[in-house]
Amino acid sequence: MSRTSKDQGGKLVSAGPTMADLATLAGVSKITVSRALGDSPLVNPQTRERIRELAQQHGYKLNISARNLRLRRSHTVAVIVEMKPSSDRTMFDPYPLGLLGGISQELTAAGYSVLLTTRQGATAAAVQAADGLILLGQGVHQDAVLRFRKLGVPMVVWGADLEGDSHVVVGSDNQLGGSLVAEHFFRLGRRRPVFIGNPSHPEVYDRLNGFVAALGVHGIKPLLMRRDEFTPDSGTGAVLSLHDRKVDFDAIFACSDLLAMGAIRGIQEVGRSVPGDVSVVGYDDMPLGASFVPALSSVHQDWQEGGMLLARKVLALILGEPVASETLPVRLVVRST
Amino acid sequence: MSRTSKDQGGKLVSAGPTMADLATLAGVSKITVSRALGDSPLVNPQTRERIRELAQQHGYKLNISARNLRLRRSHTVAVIVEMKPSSDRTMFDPYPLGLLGGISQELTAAGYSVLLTTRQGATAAAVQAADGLILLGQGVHQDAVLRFRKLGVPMVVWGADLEGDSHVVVGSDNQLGGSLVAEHFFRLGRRRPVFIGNPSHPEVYDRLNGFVAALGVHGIKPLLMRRDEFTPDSGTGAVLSLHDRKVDFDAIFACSDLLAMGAIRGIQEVGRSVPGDVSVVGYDDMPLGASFVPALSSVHQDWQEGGMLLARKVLALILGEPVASETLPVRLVVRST
DNA sequence: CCGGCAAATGATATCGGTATCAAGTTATGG
DNA sequence: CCATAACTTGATACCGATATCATTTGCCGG
Repeated sequence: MSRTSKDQGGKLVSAGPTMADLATLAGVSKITVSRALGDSPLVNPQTRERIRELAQQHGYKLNISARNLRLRRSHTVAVIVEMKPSSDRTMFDPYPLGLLGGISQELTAAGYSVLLTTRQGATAAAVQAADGLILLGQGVHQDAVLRFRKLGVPMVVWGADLEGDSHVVVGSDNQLGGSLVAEHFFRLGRRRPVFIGNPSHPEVYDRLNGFVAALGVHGIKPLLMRRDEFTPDSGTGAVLSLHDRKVDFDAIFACSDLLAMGAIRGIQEVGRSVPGDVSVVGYDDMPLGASFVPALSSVHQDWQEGGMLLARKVLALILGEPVASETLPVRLVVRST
Repeated sequence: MSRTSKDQGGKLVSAGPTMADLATLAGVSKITVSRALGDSPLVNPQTRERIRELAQQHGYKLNISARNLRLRRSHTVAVIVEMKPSSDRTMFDPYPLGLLGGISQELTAAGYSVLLTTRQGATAAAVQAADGLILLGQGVHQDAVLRFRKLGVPMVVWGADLEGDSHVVVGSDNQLGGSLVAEHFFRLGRRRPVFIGNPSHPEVYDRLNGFVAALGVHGIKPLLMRRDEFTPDSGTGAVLSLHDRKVDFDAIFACSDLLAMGAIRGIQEVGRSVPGDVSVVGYDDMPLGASFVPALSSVHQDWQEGGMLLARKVLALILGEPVASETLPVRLVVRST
């Protein structure tokens, strides 16, 4: 019996054929159809071909819901993004899209779907039914991590790998990034460096940490200029504030490119030059930075690769394989600043 | 009978309770549970409450696949994004994320899921099973539109509303954007304006169109500087090229902020000033533009709002309601350039 | 000529919900 | 006191796929 009712003309109404329909057409049982389309070795190759062609001709489409119900899994990974424009992470940040691209590519290739949600929307039933979870951004004090871990679903987090974390974390090597910049400054002869950023973000904290540690080797102690926002204005403000307080500095490591560009503007405003008087290095290597005047030096991370790694880790977790946290290398791109 | 097998200790193994389990616990039939959780007016309010509490206590989770199978729909909208980094549309563009945020917010609120895919991945079964489709970017010569329309699923496209389009298009009013800039230039006394961009993108074409038309009213004919890439370098190159050819110009309308910033750099390189000698206006109003020196004037579009509108339109289409294309207003943000 | 094994196919149950229609209960009113 | 309506609840079937176990067929050696 076919569920695709037929009208007087005999044409299909509304829905496409099911396996049962194909079975009737091919003169076999529906389980054989299932096997044929699923590449099971249990069917005769000729039968398989015949059924394949029929499926093609009649535009057969697998009903995912039925399959998932039977198999008791969703073949879906939910990606939870912080998309609300906020002061510290605007939604124009380049990073989510790069990550999403990598994630999407890898999951789709593995036959999984990407379910995109915001943190607010993550209570939806569909999210809870996901086979796995990718969390982009740990949230302040890990609040997001703690909240979603409770779902009891395999989860991988993008961010900094804090000690004692029981979940899998993928992120770029922020500590390395910080130390690369430190070495760079030292090599340039800079001895009074400043760090601008908000270390209450774990990732920023690591950058600061690597920066401080690498400078410490040379007996240098950088100044921390705490700034909550990641905007250019915030960077400008930081520099102006330093200038007002007559702080002596010759290098700035800003934990985002936007901050860095703002800082450069501030430096120029107070009559100093980049890179003549002050060296500046940003973070993220936004495309715009390369075209900035002067061309911005920055720490580069490969978002796409990060996304792919995230995806591979969840898939492994879903399959029950052992999975460890991992950090991706970063590299310092030296341009004019 | 419950599918949730129990181990010797009597605790639940692996899976959560089903409606049948709750039914047993509550001493009712499972259809009553279904009604209670679904807010059906057919159940006694007291019964509803009792079942609700049980569901809460036992951590009941609706099985989406089962529901969707029975209801013959997926409660899912696929969003197809061009995420491959390409020369003309880098994946660092602000627009997809803004749109995605709006889409996600609106769809989630309506109980729908957002299935994110790239164009390449859109052949996946899950995408084909979606109740609706949102296409971000029409593609060159509408190729993406034509390809996905064949799926026969309700579809809404973000882009320019070309005449004769049979599908629903949502986009911002590019024509208006162009004319706003034209009027702005005219008011400033600029009489030799240049347009920089690639008009083979429908959206850019409209901007150019509005620009030319509004200038035409004043008897002014702008110069078209065709540039395929949307990068700052491309903008700089455009200006240098104009200068080399000794073209006389006093205003530039760049069809993206990155182009505009690059153009400003070019203008400064050849020894002219902004806005003294040349006025410049960009498009998209990226956050960075406001902090650029000099602060970039730009045409502002509200991506978030656009995403929400896209979502509302697909939902309406899915419900079979009549839906028309719509363009969102834009506004010119005048800053220093 | 028959037991036995491999290959191919099928019958049936099942995943977890919801629509349909039937049935039981209580309230209302003549 | 009974008929009728309004409220609740339930039994059953079904959505479309797949796992399991059974069955059929063909081929082999002894």
